[in-house]
This record gives sequence, C-alpha cells and structure tokens, in this order.
Amino acid sequence: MNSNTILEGLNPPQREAVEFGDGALLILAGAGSGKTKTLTHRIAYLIATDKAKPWEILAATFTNKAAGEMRERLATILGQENTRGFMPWMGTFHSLAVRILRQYGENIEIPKNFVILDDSDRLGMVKTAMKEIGVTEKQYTPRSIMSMISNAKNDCLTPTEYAEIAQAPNQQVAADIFPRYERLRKNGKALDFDDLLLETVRLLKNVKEVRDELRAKLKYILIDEYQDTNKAQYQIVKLLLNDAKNICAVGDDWQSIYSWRGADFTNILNFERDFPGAKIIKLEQNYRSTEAILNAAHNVISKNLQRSDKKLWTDQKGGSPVRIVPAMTETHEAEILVQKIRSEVDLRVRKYDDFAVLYRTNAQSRVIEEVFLRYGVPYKIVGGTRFYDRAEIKDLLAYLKLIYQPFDSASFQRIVNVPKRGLGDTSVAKFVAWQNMSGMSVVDALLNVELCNDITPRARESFLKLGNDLSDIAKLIEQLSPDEVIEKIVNKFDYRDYLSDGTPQAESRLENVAEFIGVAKSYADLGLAGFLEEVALVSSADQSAESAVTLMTLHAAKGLEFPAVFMVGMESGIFPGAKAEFDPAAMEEERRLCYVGMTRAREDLVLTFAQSRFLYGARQYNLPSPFLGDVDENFVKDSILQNNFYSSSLSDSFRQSSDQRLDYPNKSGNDGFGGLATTNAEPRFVPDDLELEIGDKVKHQIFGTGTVIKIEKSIVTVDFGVGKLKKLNVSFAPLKKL
DNA sequence: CGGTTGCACTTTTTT
DNA sequence: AGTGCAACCG
Repeated sequence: MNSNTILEGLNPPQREAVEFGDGALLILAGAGSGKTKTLTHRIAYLIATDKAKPWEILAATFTNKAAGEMRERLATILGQENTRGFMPWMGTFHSLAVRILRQYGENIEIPKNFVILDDSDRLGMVKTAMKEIGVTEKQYTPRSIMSMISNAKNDCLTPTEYAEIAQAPNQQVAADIFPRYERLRKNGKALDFDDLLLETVRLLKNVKEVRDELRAKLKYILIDEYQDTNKAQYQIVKLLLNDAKNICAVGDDWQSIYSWRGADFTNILNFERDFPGAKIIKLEQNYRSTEAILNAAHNVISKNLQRSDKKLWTDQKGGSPVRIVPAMTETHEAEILVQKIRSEVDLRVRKYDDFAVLYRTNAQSRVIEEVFLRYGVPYKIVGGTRFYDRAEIKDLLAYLKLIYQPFDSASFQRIVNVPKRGLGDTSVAKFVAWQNMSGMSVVDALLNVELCNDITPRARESFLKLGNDLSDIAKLIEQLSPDEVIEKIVNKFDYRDYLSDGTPQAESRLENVAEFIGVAKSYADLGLAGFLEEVALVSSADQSAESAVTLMTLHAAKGLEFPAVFMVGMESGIFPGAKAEFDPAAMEEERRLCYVGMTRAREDLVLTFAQSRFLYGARQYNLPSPFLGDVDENFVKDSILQNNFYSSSLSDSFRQSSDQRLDYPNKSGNDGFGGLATTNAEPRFVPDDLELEIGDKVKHQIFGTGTVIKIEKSIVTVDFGVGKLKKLNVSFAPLKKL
C-alpha cells in the first residue's frame, strides 16, 4: 500500500496528524470531525512508511466495538486480511490489561487462570463484608460502598492508603469494608474490573523485566477517547511509553461523560504539561451534522464553564431545524416516534436503521419497546439488560468459571443450590467458612467434605456429589471446546429440566441456553480462558441483520451516528437527572451528555418531553429539561413552545401543554407528527377479532408471513421463519389471518 | 430446609 | 411496576 494513497481524502489538519512523526501528539477532535478516520489512517501510515511493524503499535480504545471498527477500517486501507496475527494490538484498556496479566501476572502472584468478577459478584462480596462488620444495608447501600471502593481503586489507592485519607463517616465505613472485600476477592482468585487496571500498573511498576520487554516492543501508543481515561489507565500508558515517547492521544473534553467512573477529562487539558513540547492539532471541521444541528448543540455546550475553547464548523449549511416536541405521557411520546418513523419509512425517505432513539436511563426503554412492538416497528436494543445478565446464562457461566478456576467462591455460591440439591443457607455458610480455613479450593473442599464436621450427613452427601460432578467435567476441559463444556454442564446437572418449570418464561430461557452454546461455539478457537474473558469484557454484541430502529442510552451512543436521532425524556429530573440538580460539576457532565446525544444526528434531530411520566410506581409531572431552553429558538421548529417552558406551577404547565397538544398536530400538518399524536395512552388499532389457533398462517406488515406457534390470552407467538420468533399482542399488532 | 408471603425500595450512566 | 429481601410456616 502506497503511503500517498493513505493521505488522500484527508483535510489539512487530519493530514498533519497522520504525517506527524515521533513524539507526543494530542489531537483535539470535535464531534464528527473524522477522529477514527484520522487515527486509523495514522496507524496505516506508520505501517506503510515502515515506521513500525503492526505488532509494535498499541491502540487503546474505549469500547471493544470501537476497536473492531478500527481493525476493520485498517484492514480495508492496508488491503490485508483482517487476521488477529497481523493487526496492531487494539482493544480496550481492560482487555489489554487482561492479556498482560494472563501472560505476566504470575510475577506479582496473580494466578494465571484468574476469573473476572462481574457487577453482581462484586456486590455480593460487598454485602458479605458488610455483614461481617455488622453494617446493615439500611445504613449504607452496598452499591454506594462498592462505588466508593471502586473510586479508591481507580485512584490507585490501597485499602491502607484509603483508610488514612477516609474522612466522612461513610468513607470510614467503606475503608473498613475495603480490605475485607479484597480478602474475599483474593480467596476466589478473582479480579474485578478495577483490579485489571490496577494490577497491571503494579506489575509494570514492580517488574522491570516485563516493563522493559513491553517498552522495547511497543514503539507507538495511540489512545482514543483520551478524555475518558482514568488515573490507572493513564499510569499504564506512562509505564508503557519508552524514551521516544511516541504517544498519540485523541479526545474531546466536550464529550467527557464518564467522570462518575473515575475518568478525568482534565488530563486532556494537562497534556502539554505531562508531555512538554507536545504537538496539538485541532480537528474542527464537522462532517457529520447539518449546520442547524451543530448550532443547536453548540448552544447547549456553550453554557458550560469548564471546557476548552473551540468552534466546530460545517460545509453543510442549513438543514432542517431541530424539533422540540411535547407529549402528554411516556406512551404518547413513544407513539410520536412511531408516527414519524413509520411515515418516513412508508415514503421510503428512510429505512428503520436510519433512526436511533436515545434515552438517559435504561428503564426508559421499556415503554418504547412496548409501543414499538404494538405498532410493529422493528427495533434493536443496544446494552440494557444484557444477554449475559440473564439468570440462566449467569448460572452456566458460574459453572464454567468454577470449573476453570476451582477457587472461584462467588461462582460456587451462585450455583451451589442451582438446580436445587438440598443445600440451604446454613449448610453452605458452614461449608464456605470451613473451606476458607482449610485453604483448599472449593472443588477440593467439596471432594474432601467428609473432613468437615458440623455438616449434616445429608448435606455432606450432596456436597460430595457436586464435587464429583464438577471435577468430572474439569478433567475434560483440556480436550473440549467451550461449547462442549457447557453442553456437559447442562447435561450433568439436568439444567434444562430445572429451567422447564412450566412457567411461560421457560421457553425463552431454554432458547437463551441454546444461544449461549451457539455463542460459545463461535469462540471455539479462543479456548475456555479466551471465551470467559470475551464474555466478561464484551458488551452485548447484538448483531441482528434486519433493518431496525436502534434503542440505547445516551452513553452507549457515543462514537456512533445516525441520519435521524430522537432524544426522549427531555425532562428536568430525568435529563438532567435529579442528582445533578444541586451539583454544578454533575450538571456540566449532563450537559456534555446532551451535546454528545445531539451530535449523533446527521440530518434530523428531534427532542421530546412528556408532561407526565409513570416512574417508580407513580405518575410524575416533570418540567421540560433546561437544555431545551438553551437551544436558540432560531434553530428550532415550533419555537413558540419555548415561551411556555418555565411555567411557574406544575398544574399551569400541564394545562398549557394540554392546549398545545390539541393544537400541535394540526399545526404540524403532514410533517410527520399528525394523526397518532392526538391519541392518548390508548392504542388506536381496533382489534380485528382475529380468531387465531395454533398453526394458523398470519401476515404481519413488517415481519412478513409466519405461523402461530403459541397463544397466551392476547399474546401470540409467531414464527416468521428461520428462528424469528416474535411475541405479538393480537389486540394491537397489525396482523392479518391468511 | 425450602417455599411462600409481604414489604420496601428502586434508578444514572459501563468496562 | 417489578424485584429483591426478610420473616414466617409447613
């Protein structure tokens, strides 16, 4: 590949960044300014000009998805096979850390086959530790303690160091729990997400040979989303850099939205201090959004005081104005989306996958899903209750982890009585205490349970059987692929029988198990260790091929773009969240989040809010988000609404908005918000009096023709062929009997 | 020991 | 609304 070809199609600052030679380089890249492109081309350029071999380059990204995307683009540019061996080292800091620790961790007493704790494992350990010192969950929520411990770890503090600086009462409690949590974790030969980074720092700091080996190997280090790196990540970078200091960081402080997780965007503002003589290049031309969208987004972010100064500009003058649309209720809000999406899809102006719906919290997705399902709008959810969070998958994973790492007590406690084997809290507590004293692994302790007094003969028998079953499978893991191991587990423990409990959910659980085995199969080449790592670190890779609207949180949307974007729930207390109300720094972060959301849109941006919303079991009346008022009314369609935003009393606000509701759809005419918008929470489709039976052929507007395979009251399950099962409500779904 | 019932609380955001 | 947890009973 010719290095000049790599420079084609880059604007002057992008090109400068790509061609920049050795030393420290900071690229301040505004939203949509071709950040990934620049980074990828720079890597390609380094390779093409022979500055470095692929394996001498390390690129840290924020998500695995971003790494995958870069890998793909790089392969295209270089015209090489997208094979693992050829590619530079690309991945999240966490996955890079896992790799380093698996290879070199034994130098600092980290077992090669450590397991990675997920959130609920961590929470469980915090709860156990809280019980030990007699702190109730009423006094302090386990979650808040966990986040304090997590923050301490992200600041690279040991339990002792944290105890020294702990001031407030809650910090002192956390300081008391911290070492206990650590003990539990270490007993299980486990690392949590924060440890992955922290232990990597410790390894690189303390083991000179490893540090030197990696420094000699890695000639160029590139970091994406630099504004979202935390202290530990920053230290890893510093420790990996050799004397040439070939670091290239890309970031945008305006898009820093992870400070709650320890990210520190001031590192971007301090780059010059950290790397004296660093070159700074700004990318300010936006290639993504129209001028109207960019201006509106700029209005919002401008209210922040803590930010670098830059001005994004675009060639795409004009564009359709940003819309601010009021809704009566959360259901009505979703129906507005349906109306707009449907009409544009029907007119072939857009496809379903041109749309994204962004919300502040995952809980908001449910109503939207319900309404989309009702009206037959196909959608896919990114994130949310993830596949790997489902109970049946977590059970199987726990078995898998325990077999892989026989010390993994957290996993053991999850599955010890799943399926039921007559082992209750009392017996398990006794066993765990004894196992801890004995120093044996969980599995060894199970096999030697007869040495443990104080356990009833019946329970003892049960423990022994479990131990035998587990070690039977453990003997096979060398020869079997991950999916075969799971299959063995499922069979040995009659797990399918356990799931078939006669409840309506049983079927989907069994499907999930099948899917899990399928996923494992696709990772067969990674082996069990690789598979477990993938599962622990990868967010749900939802790759449904069919065209569908994307639903996700604002956080999950970072780095993505869509022709049309809806931001829903633009209400005070939702977005910005209630917790930001009296916290200026948090408010600035919410504002950045709003900016991130708005700048995902290429052509159309619609902001919606509801007069009332059902939340936490009660109907709430929220004021429109202050961010809506920040948008200059010149950039907004129907800006007349703005005058009503800050009505003094809630009832006032409600009444005025009711008037708007009557007014609005007509005024909008046929621009996509008519019709449905006048309906309230009630669905409009009149049930067709479909008399369906199992086996009937039906036709659905979106999904096509299918066969009814199950009927529960008004919910029918229809098989639309090749495994496309859909649950539909006959009362609402546009179904026709054939 | 295990299942059931009733109560309380939840909500940021994610590797 | 749904879930998770504690207390109670069979």
